[in-house]
Amino acid sequence: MEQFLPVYDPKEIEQKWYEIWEGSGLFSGRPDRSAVRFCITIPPPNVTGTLHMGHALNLTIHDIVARYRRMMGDDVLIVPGTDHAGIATQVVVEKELAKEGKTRHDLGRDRFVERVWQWKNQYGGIITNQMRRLGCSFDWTRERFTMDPGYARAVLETFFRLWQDGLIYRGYRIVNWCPRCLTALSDLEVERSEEGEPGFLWFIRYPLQEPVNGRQFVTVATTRPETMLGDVAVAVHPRDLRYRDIVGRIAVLPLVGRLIPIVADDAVNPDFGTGAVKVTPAHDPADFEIADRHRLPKPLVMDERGVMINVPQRFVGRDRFAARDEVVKALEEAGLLEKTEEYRVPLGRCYRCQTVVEPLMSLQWFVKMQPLAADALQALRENKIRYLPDRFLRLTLDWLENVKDWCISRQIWWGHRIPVWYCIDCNQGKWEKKRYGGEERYHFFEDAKPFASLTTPKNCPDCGGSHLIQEADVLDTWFSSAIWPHAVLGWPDDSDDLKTYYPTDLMITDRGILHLWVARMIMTGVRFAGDIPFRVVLVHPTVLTREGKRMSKSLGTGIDPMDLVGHYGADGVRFGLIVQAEGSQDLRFHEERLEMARNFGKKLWNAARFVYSVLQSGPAASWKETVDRVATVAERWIRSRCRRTINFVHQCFANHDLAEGGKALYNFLWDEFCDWFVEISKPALSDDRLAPYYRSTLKMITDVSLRLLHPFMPFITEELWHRLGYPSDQEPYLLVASYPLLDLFQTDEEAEETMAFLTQLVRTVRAFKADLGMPTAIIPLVLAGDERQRKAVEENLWWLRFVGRWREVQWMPPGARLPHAFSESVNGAEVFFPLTDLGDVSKIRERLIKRLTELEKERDRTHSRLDNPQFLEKAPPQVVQTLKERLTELETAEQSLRARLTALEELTS
RNA sequence: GGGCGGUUAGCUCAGAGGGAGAGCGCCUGCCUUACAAGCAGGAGGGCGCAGGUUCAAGUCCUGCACCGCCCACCA
Repeated sequence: MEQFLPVYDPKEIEQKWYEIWEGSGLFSGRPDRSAVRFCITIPPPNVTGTLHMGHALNLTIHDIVARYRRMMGDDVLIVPGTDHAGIATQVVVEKELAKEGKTRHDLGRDRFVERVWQWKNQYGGIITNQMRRLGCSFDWTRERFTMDPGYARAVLETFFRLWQDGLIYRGYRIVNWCPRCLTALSDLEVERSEEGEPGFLWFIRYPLQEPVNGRQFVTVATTRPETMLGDVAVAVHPRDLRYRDIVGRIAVLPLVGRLIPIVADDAVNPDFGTGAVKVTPAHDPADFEIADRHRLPKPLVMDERGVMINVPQRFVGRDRFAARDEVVKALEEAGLLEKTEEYRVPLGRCYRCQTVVEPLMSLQWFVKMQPLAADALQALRENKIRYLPDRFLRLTLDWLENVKDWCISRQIWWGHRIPVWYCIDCNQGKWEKKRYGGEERYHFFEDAKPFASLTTPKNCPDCGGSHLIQEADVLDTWFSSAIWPHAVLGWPDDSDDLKTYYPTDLMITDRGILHLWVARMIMTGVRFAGDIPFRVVLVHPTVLTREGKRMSKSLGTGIDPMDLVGHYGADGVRFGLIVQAEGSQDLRFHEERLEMARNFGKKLWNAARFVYSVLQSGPAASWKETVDRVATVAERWIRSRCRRTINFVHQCFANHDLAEGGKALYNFLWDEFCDWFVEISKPALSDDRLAPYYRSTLKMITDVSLRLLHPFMPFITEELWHRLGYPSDQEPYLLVASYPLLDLFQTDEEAEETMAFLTQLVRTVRAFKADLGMPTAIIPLVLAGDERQRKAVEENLWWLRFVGRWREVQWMPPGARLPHAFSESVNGAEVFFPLTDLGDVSKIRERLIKRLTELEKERDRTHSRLDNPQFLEKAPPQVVQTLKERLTELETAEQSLRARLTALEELTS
C-alpha cells in the first residue's frame, strides 16, 4: 500500500489516471470478446469548438453509463468524434483570414480548403482533449471525423443511393439565404424569435391601369417594400367581395411601371392588412407558389449578397436595407404611400452569424423526404425506439408526418462536395460562365443534365467527352451527420464493428437537435443500414444560466466547463452536474452544486484516509469470518443499508435516472457510512474482540462504495481504490472491476429497526443537550423501556456512550418514571435526564410547546377524519386502521408531552 | 396561431390520491485523535390562482395567469 497523501488534490490524480486508463486499452470495444455489447456513438461536437456546459453534461451522462456497463461486464464501445461543421468552421477560418485582410476568394477554393484543414489539424484536438479531461472513457482508437476519407466515402455512398432511388432533385425554390455566408440554409438552420422584431408595415397604393367602378388603385401592405420591385401580381382572396370587381384587371407597378395582373388565390388571408397582397415570387415562399399556380414569371431583384439587381437605375446596386429606405422615399414622393404602421416583423436569422436571412429563389439540391420519413415513421410506430421522456416521441412523429423536402446544397467550400458532374458538351446552351461571389465559375441552368458518380469520372457516360465540371456546392453538414451511427462503425462496408455494435444502444442528446439530427439518423439508419440506429433516445436537460437564460458565448452568459474542472476537479464537475440534471427539467446551473460535489470528494478522501489508518493499525478478519459470526447490530445495519443502496442504484441506471443514483450514493456514504458507521467503529477498534471484524467491514464497505461511485467520480475512486490496496490480477483497475451486485449483502430489517431506535435515542439526547447549551457535556441517563429496547441499548452501550457522550445508564421498567427529572420519549421508551440543575430551559420549553401545537393540530385533523362516517364507510379498511393507530400514537405522544411540560415547570419552580 | 413543459422552503429541484422532502443558503454551539470544504443542533412551506371530482387532492379533471421551449408562409 502506498503512503497516504494528507490532502485531496484532484489535479494531481486526474491526469495520471487518464493516461493510465487510455494506455491500458481498456476503453476499446472488443468484438472478439464474448459479452453483452453496449455501444453509443456520441453526438460529435464541432471541431471548431470548445466544450460548453451542454457538452459537459451530455458527455458526463455518456461516461457514467459507459463505466457502469463496463463494470457490469459488458463489452462497451463509445465511439467519439467530431463534426466538420461546414458553415461554422468556414466562418471561423474566414474571420482569421479577415485579420490578414484577405477573403477566401483571394485564396481560391483549393487553397482555402487546405487552410481549413490546417486549422482543423491545429485546433481540432482541443475539444477531444477536453473530453479526456472530463474523464470520458471513449474508444479513441475508433475516433472519427466527418471529413475522414472513410467517412467521406459513406457520405458519397449515401448521396449516390438516394440519387439512384430518385430521391435527389435540383430546382429553383425559395430558400433561406444568408447574404453574409453566401449560402442557402435549411429551415432548421434559421432562428426565429417568438414575437418578431420591431419593424413597419407599409401600405402602398398600386394604381389600376383603368379605374374600375371609380376605384383608382388597390392598396397592399408589406413589411419588405424593397421587394415590390420584383412584383408580378397583386393577389386577393377569391371570395373577398371588396375586390371581386378588380380580379382579372391590371395594375401598374409603382416605380417600375410594369403592368401586373390582379389574381385571386386561396393563400391570401383577407383579414390581414388590406386583404390585397403584392406577389414577389422570387423573394417569398408563399408568393413563389402563387406564381406557380398562376403561371407568372419570377424575376430576381436581389443578388446573393442582398444587393438590388434588375431594378430601375435609382435602386441598382443598393443593399437591401438601403434599398428599402429608398423605395419608401420614392413611394412617398410619388404619393403612393398610404400609411405606415409599426409592426413586429417575423425575421429569420442565420444560426451561425445572426445575419437576417433573405428568402431568395435559387437553384438548389433537395432530398425528397417523404419516402425517408415513411421508413422512420414505420420504425417509430412499431415502437422500435424508446424516447425518454416519451413525449419527445410524439414531437418527432409530428415532425416526420409533416416533413418538407430538405435543401442539402450549401454554397460554401468546406464540406463534402456534391458528387455530381455536368458534361459541358452534352449541356451546350445550358450553362454560362458567371462571376459568383468574386469567383468565376460555370453556372448550369435548371434544365442541364448532371450525373452522379461515386468516384471522380474522367469521361461523360453519354458522349465520352472529358469536359466535365463538378457541382460546386457542398452538402449540408447535417447530411453527413445524419449517417453518423452506422458510418462510424464502418458502413458501407459490412465491417465487424457494424455487425457487432449496430444498432447502438443509446442516443444521448439535447432536445434542440431532435429533428435536425436525431430524426434524420433514424431515416438513414433504417433505409441504408437496415435497422434503427439506436434503441433508446435519452433526451437530457438543457443547461441554462441560473437566471434561466440560454448559455451563450456571444451573450457572455456562457461558462467554460474547463475552468470549472480547474476549480472543482473533473469529478466535482461531473457529480455536481449530474445531480442537478433531475428529470427532464431544464437545468439552471448553479456552481454551488459543484462545491457540494467537491466537498463530497474531500469527505470521501478523508473517510478513505481513516479506513487506511485503521487497516494499518492491525489485522482484519476475513470477510467470511466477519459474516459467519454473530455480528453486531451496527455491522448488520450498514450491510443492510449498503444492499439497499446497491439495489437502488441499479434501478436508477435501469431508468436512466442518474441524478437519483448519485444522490443515493451521496446520502449513503455521507449520512450512513461516515456519520454513523465510521463513528461507531471508533470504539469498536479499541476493543480487541471487535477490531478485526470492524476492520474487515470498513474495508468491505469502502471497497463496495468506491465501486458504486466510480461511474460518477472515476478519478478519485480509482485513486483511493489503489491507495487502499484493492486491485488484484483479475481487477487491475477500478475501471474494469465488477460493479457490486445485490447478493453481496442481505437486508436485515431487525438491525435497521434497532438502529433507527438507537440513533434516534442518540439524537434526542444531543438535542436536549444542545438546547441546554451543553452539547459536549458527558451526562448520565436513566432509561425506561421494554426488554427489547433494554437489550438493544445494553448491547450497544459501548458505542452509544462514545457517539452520544453518555456517562452511565441506569435502567427502569417500562412505564416507570424518575421523579424530578426531565424526560423525552423515543419509540415508546423514555429517556430521563437526572440533572439537578437544568439551567436555562427556555429553549426546551419553546420546542415542547411548538411540538405540542403541531401534535394537537394533527390530532384534531385525524380525529375529525375518523369522525366522518363516509370516510369509515368508503376508505379502504387498511387506511382506516393505520389512521386509528396513528391517532392512538398521537394521543399518547400528546399526553407524555404534556406530562413533560408539567415536569419541566415543577423542576424549575 | 398550434403544441409541449414548468409554477412546492430564501435559491435549485424531488414528490404524481391517504402522516409536506433533499442539497445549498440561513441561525446556534463546537478546532471531539479521517475531515472546519468539517461535526452537532435548529428555524423556515396559504404546494401559482379559481372552480370541480373524491370519504380524502402538491398529487386527478376544467378554466385562468405567469415563465420557458418547439412548430407554423399570414405578407
